[in-house]
Amino acid sequence: MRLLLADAAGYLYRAFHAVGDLRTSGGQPTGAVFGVVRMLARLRRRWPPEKVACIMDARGPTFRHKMYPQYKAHRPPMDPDLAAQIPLAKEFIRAAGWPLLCVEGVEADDVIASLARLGKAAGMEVVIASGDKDLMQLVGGGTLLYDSASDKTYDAEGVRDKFSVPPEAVADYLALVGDASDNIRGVEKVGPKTAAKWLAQHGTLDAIVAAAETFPGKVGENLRAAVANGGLALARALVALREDVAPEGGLESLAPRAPDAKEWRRLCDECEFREFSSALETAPAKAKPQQEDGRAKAVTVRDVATLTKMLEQSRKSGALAIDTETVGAPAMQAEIVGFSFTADGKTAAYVPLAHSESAAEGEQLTVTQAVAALRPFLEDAKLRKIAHNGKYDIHIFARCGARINGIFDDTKIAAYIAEPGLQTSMPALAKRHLKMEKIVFGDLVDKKTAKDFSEVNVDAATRYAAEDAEAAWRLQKILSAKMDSAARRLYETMDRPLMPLLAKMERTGVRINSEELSALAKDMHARMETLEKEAEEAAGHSFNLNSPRQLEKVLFDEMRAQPKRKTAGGKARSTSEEVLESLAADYPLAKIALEHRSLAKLSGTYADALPRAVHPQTGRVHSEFNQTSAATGRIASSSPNLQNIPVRTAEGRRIRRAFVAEKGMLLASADYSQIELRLMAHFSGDENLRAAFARGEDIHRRTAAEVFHLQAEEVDSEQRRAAKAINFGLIYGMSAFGLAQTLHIPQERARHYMDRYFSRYPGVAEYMENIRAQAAQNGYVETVFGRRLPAGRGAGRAQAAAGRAAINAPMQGSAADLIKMAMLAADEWLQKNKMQTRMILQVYDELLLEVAAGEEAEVRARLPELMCAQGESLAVPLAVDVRLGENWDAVS
DNA sequence: GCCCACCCGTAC
DNA sequence: GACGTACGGGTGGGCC
Repeated sequence: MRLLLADAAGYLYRAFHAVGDLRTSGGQPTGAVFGVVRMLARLRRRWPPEKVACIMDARGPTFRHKMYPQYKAHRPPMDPDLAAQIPLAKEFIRAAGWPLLCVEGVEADDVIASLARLGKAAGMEVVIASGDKDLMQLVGGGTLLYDSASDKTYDAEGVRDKFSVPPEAVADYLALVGDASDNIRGVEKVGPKTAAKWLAQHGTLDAIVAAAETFPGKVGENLRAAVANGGLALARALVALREDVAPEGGLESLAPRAPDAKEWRRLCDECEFREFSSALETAPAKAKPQQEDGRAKAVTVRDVATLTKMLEQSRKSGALAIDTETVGAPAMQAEIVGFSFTADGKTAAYVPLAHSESAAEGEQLTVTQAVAALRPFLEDAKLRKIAHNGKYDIHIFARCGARINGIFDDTKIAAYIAEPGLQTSMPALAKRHLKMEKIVFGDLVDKKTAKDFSEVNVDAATRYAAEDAEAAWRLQKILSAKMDSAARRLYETMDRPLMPLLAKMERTGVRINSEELSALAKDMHARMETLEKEAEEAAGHSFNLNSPRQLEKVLFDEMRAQPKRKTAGGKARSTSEEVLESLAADYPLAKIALEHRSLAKLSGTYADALPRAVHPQTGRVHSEFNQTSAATGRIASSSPNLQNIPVRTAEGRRIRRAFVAEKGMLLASADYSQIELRLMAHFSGDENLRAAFARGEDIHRRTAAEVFHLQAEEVDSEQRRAAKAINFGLIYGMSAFGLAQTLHIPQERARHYMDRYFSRYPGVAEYMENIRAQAAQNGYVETVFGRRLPAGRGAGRAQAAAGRAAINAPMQGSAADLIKMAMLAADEWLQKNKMQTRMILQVYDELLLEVAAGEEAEVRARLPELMCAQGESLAVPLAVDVRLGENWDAVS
């Protein structure tokens, strides 16, 4: 049972400003009415209610004005064009059959709060449709806030994400922060951050007031002043919502009546709204929650005949949504326990295969039987497959001897493209688009009930797994509909076909020389022990060199070294490499710690860890490539991460040397040269930079020549190094401060360099400004392929960071797009020519291949061509270096 | 014993 | 505060 409460006053006001100046031919303004009518139509579809009310403000002063005469005093009087629309809006609401409430002496928010309380008490789901943040305090325990403008739904979690405080603390939070639009003062100098921090520490405003004496600094004084003069108490009283002003009749009076179609049409005619005249007819006459009528039936399948019969349905629908259930997380090792599917979205089957005897509650098909039945469907390229994180399922079925052919839609990837920046997990998608509260996996599998999925009883497993298949089926349609043509193109031609290729690369894996790494690790541990003894001697006692916390105390408390700066979290004095480096001359311990750190890193993260990652059956390391975890469209690697194998130091390169080719084969590395700088030249259109790339110049040398007013031949290595730092810095939106830091030069000089750079490359300066503004305006930026990347939105301290991210994102994201296209082209080429060479890793701008004997020359010639060809539409040429060798170090 | 925030460091 | 995007190891504190 759902109670829907629509803040019609808020929507009217918002629509008035958002929709623009709409008028009938007779001059009657209708923009706000239009907005409200559209809201009604959407709400009706989105949250079909059993009980509903639209709430508006009554005229005249409220109890808040009596409490505080200046309440909302800064507000200009209502625009006459808006006032003129209120009666019409009310008529529309009534014609829609929705109860309309105005209560005198209070605000709409108070009425909403009162009704929400009744709904909650009656055990209903309460959906408050409003954009007003004050109403966030009502969320939780089955009450949701839905903001139609952003199409966001806030539960308690969502409120916490937004304000960093739980709903029950929102009123306290608002009292502290104040509200300029209502003319509520709050505490001076207390903003969102401070308020959230205090509430996290003390829990409630009362507790903060009680402890007011202990708050340090100027804000502490301000707090005590606000307590003393009563301003804080007043603010708290003003933001509190009354919950005792529900109209007579309570919930019973809030049943939606049958809409008055005739009156609705008359109003539409009067307002000249053509598109809405049918809105009522298309709406379900008697609304039912979508969950109930739209849901698929879940069935357990335990015999081949039923399984085959259900699978046959996919011949009609042309598609099959599938999901596997397994034990053991890593895809390359996990064992199948069962799978679910739906071929029509109406019935979803779960096929238990390997549940434990006690959990099975009956016969189970064997994996062999079930896969034999399923295989023809998986392998039929004419049948479209749908899954959420299909790469995982590819691995599971591959190990059961079934390949998957044909188009493979992946709802995780679809969401990543259609809704960049939003969560792509199945629970999040199900909630966002299907209003389905997914069964929580952790509730099925926890230490107490079942140690893994095979111990989950089949009934519960069926409900859970069937839900996943059904959700994938429905999400596929919804997300597909959300894509515009650019997104669709990206999805269909880039990210979707890339998924099976990544699966193939993961299955291939990479060979490492474990013996060499283990021997290296042993040497490192020996050296670390020596260093630990030296550290003990230097400190006068033993301590854990691996602990920044302990090192901090020894260096800065006991040895009285001068701290250079705080850590990022502000909780401690930093012992970062940079700090230790600056102390190394005066404190031998700093030097010891530096060497120890470096060895601990190399051994812990790589030399020790990689041999453990070798797959017991294949003898190779199978990293996972995550296609949806980077905000810029990059692919990320994990378990283990093979995209951060050391390369910069000699010691590190010994790790890289252990990455080798299979016997009789070679490794080939092909990397894009300066791809992000080239993209900067493309995006900025800077003629000078573009020309430098067109001429094939050494770009850092060229930059140095421009910045230092030299001929290219006159540039020395130091100048080139500085220019390189500038070039890299630009890609990351670095400031003069940052450049000074990296080059160890005064900020003045760094600023001077940057000024010179921008005067020589004015297009670049212009681009940086444009992209920042564009991001702030739209909330996203785009790659050359039209991929939208969330960027530019950030408040306060995060704002500058958001600007830098916005500068970087188009370049990083476009580079990611280009190499993805190159991977697809390379794979197609290798397949078409039936070559034995295989792609094994992607490291952002580099592809690593394992080259079959006899194919070296072809790879050397064709691969760079094919990679460069992806940039044909750019304003600058791309360049690729390719090297072949025995191990990864040799080709890096 | 498990989980998580924090600090730090590796890659591009 | 000050350089973007990732992943992951170790510590240390909280929780069960």
